[in-house]
Amino acid sequence: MTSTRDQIIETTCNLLEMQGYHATGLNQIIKESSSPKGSLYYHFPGGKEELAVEAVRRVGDIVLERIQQNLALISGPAEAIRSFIMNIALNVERSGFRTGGPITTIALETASSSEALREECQRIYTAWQAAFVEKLRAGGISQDHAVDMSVMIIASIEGGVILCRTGRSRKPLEQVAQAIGEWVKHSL
Amino acid sequence: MTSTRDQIIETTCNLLEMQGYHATGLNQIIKESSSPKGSLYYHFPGGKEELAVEAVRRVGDIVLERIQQNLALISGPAEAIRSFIMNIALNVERSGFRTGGPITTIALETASSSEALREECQRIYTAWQAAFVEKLRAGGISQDHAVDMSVMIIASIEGGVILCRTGRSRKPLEQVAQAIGEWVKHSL
DNA sequence: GTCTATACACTGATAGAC
DNA sequence: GTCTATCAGTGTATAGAC
Repeated sequence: MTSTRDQIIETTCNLLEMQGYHATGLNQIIKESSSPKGSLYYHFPGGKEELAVEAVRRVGDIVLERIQQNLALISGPAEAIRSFIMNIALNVERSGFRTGGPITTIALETASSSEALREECQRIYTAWQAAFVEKLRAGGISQDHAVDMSVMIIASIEGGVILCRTGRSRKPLEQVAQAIGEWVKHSL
Repeated sequence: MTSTRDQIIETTCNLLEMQGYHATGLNQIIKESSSPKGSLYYHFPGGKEELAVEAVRRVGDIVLERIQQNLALISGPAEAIRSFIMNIALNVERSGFRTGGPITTIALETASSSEALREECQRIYTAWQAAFVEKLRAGGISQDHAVDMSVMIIASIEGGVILCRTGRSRKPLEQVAQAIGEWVKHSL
């Protein structure tokens, strides 16, 4: 069944987000997902790298949906994006600063060591960017301007997550949320 | 002599920036620094973690000086910061997208697994922030506002580096430089 | 498809000669 | 202070029974 496969992927998603790629061992994955090692290599013949690509793809798609749903809750782009970033801050805090930025660590770790993982991370960042572009365009911003702004938005969120986890505080992301909110509002 | 110790630290700085903490092994460090393992444990009895703390401290201090020097080159805060970020973009590209964000990967990897490394990274982020605050204050911005803005600046740079290395392009950091520059200018 | 046992390289770390 | 040899543990990956 796909259930075993799914459980391995889900466990991998969580461990990769908390620990990163190189700190997460296959032994830990099979232990926490209660799956024997034989099954892992049956479902993912490419081993750790193939499994990680699959995990990154899954968590990336889930987060994309979450972005779209959150941005749809509030009509104005500025307030919608500000509110979305505030939510991230709360979630990072709630996890005890152990999660947040589900693909950030993997992106950095594997950017120059695994082409497959780098490409998958790049694909996801592009998809996330498109979701912000769509929201900004709906607010009347031009395509080119919306693309530039979305890069800035994603960069400041990713960096904000790093500062929150390092400083054990939700404040950096709250400051980012406020700054981005006002900046987008002023650009409308 | 401190020469051996220094060479080990310098090599560790470079490897940590390119590969991260868990992907960098002590064997690689002693090999590339031409230092035997015995010397490593003589100079760093605390092993890998103590060595990494020392390396993070060193690269953090060097980058702090570079920030201060760069910001001093141009009198206006907006243009000075914009120019500084553009320089980072060029350096990331010049390295073949293998370096940039010297402590970013370590900060993420060790935020919830090594208190010593997390505290050192946090100390450095605070020092970098103070450098930007000073520059913004010199431009007439209030203390509170300058602190908030500096968090935003550092977050967007850190995130921008991630997007550049993942996408193998200097463009994200150029977009961040442009956006931050205009944003600071408008805040003056 | 599932599971166990195992191969083999490599990790961080240590002991002790020099 | 410097260097080599080596430890115990763990990493990814594989073979083969069921």
